[in-house]
Amino acid sequence: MTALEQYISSFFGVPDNDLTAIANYFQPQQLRKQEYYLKAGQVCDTLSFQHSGLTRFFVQLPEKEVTQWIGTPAYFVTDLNGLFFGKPARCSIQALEDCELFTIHRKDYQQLGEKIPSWHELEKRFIARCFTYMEDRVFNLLAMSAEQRYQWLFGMHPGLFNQVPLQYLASMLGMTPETLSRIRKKQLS
Amino acid sequence: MTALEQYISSFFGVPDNDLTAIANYFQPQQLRKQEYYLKAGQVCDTLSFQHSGLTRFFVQLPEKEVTQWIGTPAYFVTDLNGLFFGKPARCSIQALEDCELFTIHRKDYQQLGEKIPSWHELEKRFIARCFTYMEDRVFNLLAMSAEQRYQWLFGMHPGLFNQVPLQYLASMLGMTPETLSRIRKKQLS
DNA sequence: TCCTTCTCTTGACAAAAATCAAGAAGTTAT
DNA sequence: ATAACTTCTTGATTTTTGTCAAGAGAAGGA
Repeated sequence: MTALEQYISSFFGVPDNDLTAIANYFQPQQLRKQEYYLKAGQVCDTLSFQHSGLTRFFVQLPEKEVTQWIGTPAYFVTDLNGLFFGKPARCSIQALEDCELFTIHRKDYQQLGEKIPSWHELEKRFIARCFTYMEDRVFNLLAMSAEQRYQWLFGMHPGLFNQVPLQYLASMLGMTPETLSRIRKKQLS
Repeated sequence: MTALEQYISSFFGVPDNDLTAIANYFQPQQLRKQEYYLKAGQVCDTLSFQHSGLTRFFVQLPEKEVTQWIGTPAYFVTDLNGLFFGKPARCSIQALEDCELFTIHRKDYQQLGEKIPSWHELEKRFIARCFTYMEDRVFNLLAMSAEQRYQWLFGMHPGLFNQVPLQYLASMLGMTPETLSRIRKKQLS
């Protein structure tokens, strides 16, 4: 079983035949550090699984830059607004380190749904999962203090804090780098 | 064309045959003011379109209560964590006023996907839409001040502020009722 | 290797928002 | 209609978080 097949099956039960067929639609793609997967304003017409490396989803505002999300292995990389609704992206997606992806283009993507019925179900569950994750984030931002949000992320992905510049994680947590730095200092004691 | 068919078709292009067939799977449901659609801890096994009235999605914490979302006509009502993943709900869903819904139960729901292929696509786009909405909310909470978040919601749904107790909207916007009250006072001048 | 650049930390201060408390206004039930 | 509740507003104060500025440390390029 290939790495991609493992990703797909690790999320949801899919018949083995379909698994191979689905995986065959995806092509390997390299992304060098600093390279863009997507630039703000473009319409995203690809969907990828991230195999290795890290990506950063961020929005450039006049006054500041907001990191929305750090993409880690075994997750989707795409902009749903582009892929589904043909809208230009607000956020850019850039490689924080060299990345290996498995990518499918929109035209193949539509065939996938027609030829392999289980793909629809798979994808639906995948998106639903993304939605519930976002729901959690909204809840955290509504209900938790900066310190509690830090503890939540650190509890889920302690490794991220060694791999990703802290300023990006601070932004993703809705606080300034200074505040994150102070919270981390406090955690030591 | 029934009201439900109109809701469905207003979102996405679906063949007319399928539209009627899909709509037939849904049953009308009444919800009295204060009545619960779902209580925290239950596993949600229904999906509804909201036809009239308002619903409130909220989480009860030991110290406080957090309103996650106000459900308005023409939107989904459900807990995806329950419907897709069989997990108990963190949030309760309660009618703020008398509501009319169109509801489908999980068992019929699975048939729907098997018998009417376009439903999968429709639903996928619907969930994707919910996801991008949540993405916007996360972005707003990360990037905007309390005042900007108020203006955003007021710009989208000015009517809500006359229908929903302000304390719930304040919570949904990630601020206290006092802060919302002061922001609204400031907007008058 | 040295120099530049980027990242993180720290302190002093400012701003935003939360908390506490009281009272006004509006609803609901009897 | 009145009493009991709930909701909203306002002021005073505290807490949290952001801003500005400086410097230490680490990473990367010539």
